Amino acid sequence: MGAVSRAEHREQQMEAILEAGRRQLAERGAAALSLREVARDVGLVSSAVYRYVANRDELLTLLITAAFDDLGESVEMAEATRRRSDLRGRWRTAGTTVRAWAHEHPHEWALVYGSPVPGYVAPQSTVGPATRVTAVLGGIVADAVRTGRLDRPGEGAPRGAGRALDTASLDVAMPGVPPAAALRAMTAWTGLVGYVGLELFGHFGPLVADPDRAFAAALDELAEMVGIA
Amino acid sequence: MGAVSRAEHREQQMEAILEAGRRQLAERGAAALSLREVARDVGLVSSAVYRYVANRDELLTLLITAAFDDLGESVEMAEATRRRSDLRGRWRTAGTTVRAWAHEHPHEWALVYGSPVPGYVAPQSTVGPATRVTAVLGGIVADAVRTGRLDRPGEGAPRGAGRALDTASLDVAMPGVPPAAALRAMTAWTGLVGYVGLELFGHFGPLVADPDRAFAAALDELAEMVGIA
DNA sequence: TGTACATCAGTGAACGCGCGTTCACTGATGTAC
DNA sequence: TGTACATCAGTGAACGCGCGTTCACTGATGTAC
Repeated sequence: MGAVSRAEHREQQMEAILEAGRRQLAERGAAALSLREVARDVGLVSSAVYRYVANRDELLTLLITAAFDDLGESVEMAEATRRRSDLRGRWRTAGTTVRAWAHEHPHEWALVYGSPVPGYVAPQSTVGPATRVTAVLGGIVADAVRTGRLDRPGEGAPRGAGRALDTASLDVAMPGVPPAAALRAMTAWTGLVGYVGLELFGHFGPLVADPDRAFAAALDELAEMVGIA
Repeated sequence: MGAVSRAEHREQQMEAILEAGRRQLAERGAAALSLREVARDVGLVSSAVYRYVANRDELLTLLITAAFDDLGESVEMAEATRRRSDLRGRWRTAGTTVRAWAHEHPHEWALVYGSPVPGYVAPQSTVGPATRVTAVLGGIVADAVRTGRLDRPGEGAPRGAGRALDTASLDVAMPGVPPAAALRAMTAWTGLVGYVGLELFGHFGPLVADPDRAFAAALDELAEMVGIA
C-alpha cells in the first residue's frame, strides 16, 4: 500500500484474485469455486472481492479465458521456433506443448476441456482465446496443402465427409484445405485432446508403461493419419 | 408400503436414490451432488438416505459403476449383433453406440470421462466396469490380428512404441496384438473419447455442419489408422 | 395359528459449517483549480 | 504549492440459504418357537 499507485495496486490485486481462483480449481474444482475462499486467500473481507469481479460467474469466465490464452500462447510460441517447412516437426512440437501445458496446469485443463460447470454458460468472450490452439494446428495442415506436401488431401473420405463440414468456417479455420483432409485434421485433434484427457484423469490404467514414449508414438500416428509429411 | 416385501421395497428405494442422483448430476454436477436434495427428491427425510448409502462418496461410486456398466453393456450388446468376421462393422457399431450412449446420458458421460470430482478417489470397484467398453474394442483388434486381417500389424511404430506399453497388461487387454498395433488401437480410442467429449461439451464450434456424418467419417478414419479391414 | 422378540425403514431435531450477495460506512489516494 | 472535492479499496454486519452427518426415537415388518 502506500508505495504503489492505485492502478498498479488494482492490477496486482486482480492477479492475486486470479491466482487464488486457480488454487481453488485445484482444491475444490470449478463447480465449487468460492468467492469467500478467494477473499480469504487474498487477505480480503468477502465483500471486497466485488470491487474486482462482478460475481462468481465472471471470475470463472476470467479464469477460462486466461487458461485458453496461456495454453494458446505456449503452443504458438513453441511452434514458431520450428522451420515453417518442417511440417512434422511443427505438429510434434505443437502436440507435445499441448500435453506439457496440460500436465503443468491439470486443473485449468479440466476447466476448459473437462466437464462443463453446471449452471454456467461461457460467454462469447471465451471463444476467441479458445480458438488459438486449433488455429496453430489448422495452420500446419493449411501449409501442408499449400506446399503440396499433404498426402491424399482430397481422397479417402468415406461416407461423404465433404458434406459433413461447414464450408464457410472451414475456409476460416483451414483455408484451402479440402473437406476430407480437414476432417482428418479434426479427428487428429480429437485424438490429441482425448489422449491428454484420458492420461491426465487416470483412465489408461497400467497399459501405458512409458507415457512420454507412448504419447510421442501416438502423436506420430495421428500425423500419419492426417497425412503430414 | 404394505404390499411389497422389505427386500423389494429396499431395492426400489435404492433405485429411486440412484435415479435422483442421476437427475442431480444433470442439474448440479457431480461435485455438488447433495444427499439432502436426493432425499427430498425421493420423498425422504435427509437422515433416511443413510439407511441405503454410507455417505456422499459411496453414492458417487455407485453412480460411476452403474454408468460404466450401462455403457459397457450397451456396447457389448450392440457389437454382438454383428458377424464376428465383419471387423469394420463391429468397430463402427461399437463406436456409434459409445457416441449414442453419451448423447443419451451426457451427465453420466461427464461423470466418468470428464473432469475428476475434487476430493473424491474412485475405489477399486469401479475399474472392472470401466474396462468393459475398451475390452470390446480390444477384442475387435485382437480378432483382426488373429485372423490375419489387420494392416501392417507390427510395422510403422515410430519412436519405439514397443517399449511404450506394458506387455503384461497388453496380453490381458489385447492378447496376441503386437505393441505397434496396440498403440494405434489405443490412439483410436483416444480419438473416439476425444471426439465425443469435444462434441458433447460444445467445443467444435460451427465447423461441424452434419454431426452424424462427421462422426461416421471420423470413426472410419480411426479404423483406417488402426488398420481394421 | 399365535405370541414374543428382533430387525430395520423412516422421523425430527440438532451439531457446526460454508455459501453469494447487499449495504452503509471509513479513510486513503488522486484530481482540479 | 496548497486546498476542496471526488473517487474508490476495503470493512463489518447482515440477509437467507444449503450442506453432511449423528442420534435417540417410533412403529411396522419379519422370524423363531
